[in-house]
Amino acid sequence: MTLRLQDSLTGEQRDFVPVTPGKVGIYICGLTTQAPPHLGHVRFAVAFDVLRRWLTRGHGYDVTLIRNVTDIDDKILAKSAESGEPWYAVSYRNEVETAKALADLGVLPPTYEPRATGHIPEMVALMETIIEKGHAYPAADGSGDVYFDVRSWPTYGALTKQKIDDMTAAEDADPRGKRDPRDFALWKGHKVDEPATASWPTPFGPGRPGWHLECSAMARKYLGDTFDIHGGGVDLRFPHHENELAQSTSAGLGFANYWLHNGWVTMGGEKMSKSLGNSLRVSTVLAEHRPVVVRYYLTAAHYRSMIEYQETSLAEAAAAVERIEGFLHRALPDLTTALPTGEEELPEDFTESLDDDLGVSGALAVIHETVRAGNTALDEGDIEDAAGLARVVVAMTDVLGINPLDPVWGAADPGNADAMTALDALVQERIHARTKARAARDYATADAIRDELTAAGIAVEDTAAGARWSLNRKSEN
RNA sequence: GGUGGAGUGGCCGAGAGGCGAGGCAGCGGCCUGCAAAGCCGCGUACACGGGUUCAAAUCCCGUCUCCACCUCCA
Repeated sequence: MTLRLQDSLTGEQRDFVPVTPGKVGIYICGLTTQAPPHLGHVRFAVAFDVLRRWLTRGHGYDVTLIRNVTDIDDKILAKSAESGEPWYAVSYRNEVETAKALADLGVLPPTYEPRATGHIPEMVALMETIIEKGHAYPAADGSGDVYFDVRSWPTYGALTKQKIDDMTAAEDADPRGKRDPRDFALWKGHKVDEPATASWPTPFGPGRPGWHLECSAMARKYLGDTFDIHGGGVDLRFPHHENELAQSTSAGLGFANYWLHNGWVTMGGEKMSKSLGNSLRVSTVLAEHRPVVVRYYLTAAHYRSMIEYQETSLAEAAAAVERIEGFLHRALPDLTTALPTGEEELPEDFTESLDDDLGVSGALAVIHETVRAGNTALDEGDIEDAAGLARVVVAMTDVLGINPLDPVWGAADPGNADAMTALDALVQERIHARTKARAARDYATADAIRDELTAAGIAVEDTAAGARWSLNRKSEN
């Protein structure tokens, strides 16, 4: 079976063939650390986490994933100037919060997370090559800016299928020193009102990186001149990815073989964004919803589709997660956590869906169908069959990063486990009393005990094997 | 103006010529002391107007609406 991916550059779905057999190099554009992340910001990480897991677990590839941090840019400097806090403090604070949000959502850490400011020499070297080849030039006005000469590069616009003459030049683009208003900055010369800490020496004068150069330089450093997959949000296609492509290919590099772009999260049909005032900060959402539920919500739609956020969205995701989780607890009653062993055989429909440009919706359908089959097996008392199906469900959900029994969600936290043990002792005492009352047909007492537990947030269910209890997560909505 | 994407049942969300993905909500049933959970059953949906075809949500032509990008953007 072959993985097929939708390549934005060719506009076609193509069989995935890695540069080096058995290995995959992926570069994804991470966040500019100018603000704490909202729900929309973390979607790319979840989308490419699924890709990475499928390449690793489904196809056995050795994946190198590079996710950059753009830790300096105009906005970061603007915020710094506004608050008086050093720019690097603003940047680092947001970087830490972003990293925490992604870890909370079960996004596997990248192989490396390089920062733009740590790669100035690599950027300078790349710039020199582009200038030598005649596709970039230091600004004529002595500002210290270095611009890419879009007219000199015949394929400029290839990624977004645009012609230079059809493009609107940026209104705020400072035309000084540019040969064409659409030329973009590889390097921005130091300005007197900018802090000295935001300036690095170069042969063209002191300054700081333009927005696009760092990705070309860092992808090359960690993945090589030609690598497999470059990913990011669709809104990065232009200008960011278009410019990266121009920089790298004009320098003689092969750059990325496949370009993948994820859709955004919408609210009321519009892209979630802070400026529109329709954004939800990840930390806020996670304060009210379990991480696995948020992860499920962000994972469930195809990566190229928009995901509409509604008030009920997370409650629906919670219901779906609880359905899967409930089955796993019933079928694997001795386990509080479970990870795949690697021995599980994934259903063909599941692998076929994911091989078709990461069809997570089809994969989820297989998961739910397997859960139903497992529940039926339980109803019929076929414990072994149910446990086997549960193992397959664990393996499938793990591929998507939504395994409810994954210890990453904190179930294995020792303090939490101790608390659960203590709670279990207390609840079992009440359940025992209720069982006695039921045996005596004293249903008034039995129901009173159940009501009391329900009021405390504990759900009690009678099963063939006796009463079970669980924390009542229905309160989440 | 240029480029790209989308409109599917009460809701979310797949599919891309022929058997109604899946989930959530709802209704009926089984199970239960009653519940809960689970299982079974229940839907004739594809923006609109034409056309092609034995057959169209899917292909073609036209129309409408929405969203995004065009050098700050996941």
